[in-house]
Amino acid sequence: MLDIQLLRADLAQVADRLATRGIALDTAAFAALETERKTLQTRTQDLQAKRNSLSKQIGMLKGKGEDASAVMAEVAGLGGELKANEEALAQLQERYNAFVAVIPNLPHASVPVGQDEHGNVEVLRWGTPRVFDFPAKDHVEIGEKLGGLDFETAVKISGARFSVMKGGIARLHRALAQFMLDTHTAEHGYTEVYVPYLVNPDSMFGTGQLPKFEEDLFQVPRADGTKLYLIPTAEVPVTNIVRNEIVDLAKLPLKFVCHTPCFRSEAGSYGRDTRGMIRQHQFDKVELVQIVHPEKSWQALEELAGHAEAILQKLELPYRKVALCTGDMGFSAAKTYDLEVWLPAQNTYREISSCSNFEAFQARRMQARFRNEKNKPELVHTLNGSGLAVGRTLVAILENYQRADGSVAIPKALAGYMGGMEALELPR
RNA sequence: GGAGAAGUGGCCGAGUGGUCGAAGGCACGCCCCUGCUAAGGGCGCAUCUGGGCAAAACCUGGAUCGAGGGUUCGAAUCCCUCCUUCUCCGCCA
Repeated sequence: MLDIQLLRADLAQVADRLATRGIALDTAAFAALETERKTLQTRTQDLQAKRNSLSKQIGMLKGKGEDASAVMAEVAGLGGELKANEEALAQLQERYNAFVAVIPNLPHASVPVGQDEHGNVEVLRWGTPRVFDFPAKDHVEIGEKLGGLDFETAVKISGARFSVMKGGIARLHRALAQFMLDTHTAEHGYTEVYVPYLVNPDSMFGTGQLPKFEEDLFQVPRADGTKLYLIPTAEVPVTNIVRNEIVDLAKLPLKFVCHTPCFRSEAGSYGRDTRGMIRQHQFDKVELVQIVHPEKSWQALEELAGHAEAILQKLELPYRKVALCTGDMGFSAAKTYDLEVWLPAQNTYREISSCSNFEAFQARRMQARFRNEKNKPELVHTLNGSGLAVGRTLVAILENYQRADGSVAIPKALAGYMGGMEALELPR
């Protein structure tokens, strides 16, 4: 959520910056809401003040054993008008909140301006895509020949956009998650956490998935009429650890790493990436989350992206780092770097990690604060990034490490996680 | 699932209809005293938010005692619903 004071004080500038995201802020509507709010709120609070002081008088008179009936008659006359004003104000607040809740974050000054993914700016490339002396196959063909990827069975069990893994590929998938967790905890200073995969609406609001993106989420209705949501990313439960909390200054930064499945309905993506494991309803991801002092968040973003990059480098997977442009960034982000891994079969780089600084946008929705140097509560800054998406990392390894005979070499960094196995071999 | 108890500031904890946004303690901050390792004294110290006001200082309001409703001129206090925690019983990986 944006700072309401900023909207009131500098509406035109906010609108300009949102325009770079392709968002047309209805400034007239906001100004109208604001005017209405001002008069209603002032009127209501005046009435409340009057009622409060008269009621206090009644208390004093009764305390002294004197007659209070005259004052009581006076305050009784306020009732109807006060109630009407309070109700009108509550309704207005609801409209006001609904208006503000769907305004995305403002892009940081360093974010390239652009309309869509074509405006993204490559920051760096690492590694050299391998040149194959045989026709490179895609991960679906590789995995099926190895007997380890089975999409038909997944369709039978659940439907499209699910996968079944077996044998060495299932183990490689598990090994990747373990490897990532171990690296981030041992080398990058993150604390491993385990969290719920079903969360309540307040948590989804806190990180910005609600109210605007409900159609992207899987819902679990409950008998009492409430519902839970399957997490689309560990960002949601992990960041919400600090919702409604005031963290000690000395505890910052909080750095969490968490391996979870992620569930996305992928509404509106029919026909995109239908083949293979690239776009699934369920996939595993190791997520990095940082809760930091506001003055440290931009440095933290660079570090966090570096932590994700370290995984790709250890696995020796060529990748590039891209700064998303204003038009391509997610709702809550002030700035986002995508890491894109080289996929030989697609002959292109594909997103494998997304690292963002949300500044106080999520913290304000969550009321996540710390006690600052003056001992006053102040909003924290939140960041997160994939470190990495496990399924897509598996795809990258299958494709980049494939050999002419259909087997797949195991990256050296994973040796300790694969029981000494050096390659996934074809079944005889 | 059944029975009972409870949720108050950063923490502990008092407060069953009226000068209560809330005693007291701990922690924290500033100051004083003392020179000797530990204490004594004073002051301050919840959050969000409106208006005067464009901003600072300042002034003046409103809301908040788990959440939401209700009763009342007035609710931390009474009533209802929900949530959470604890104890006992049942069930269970």
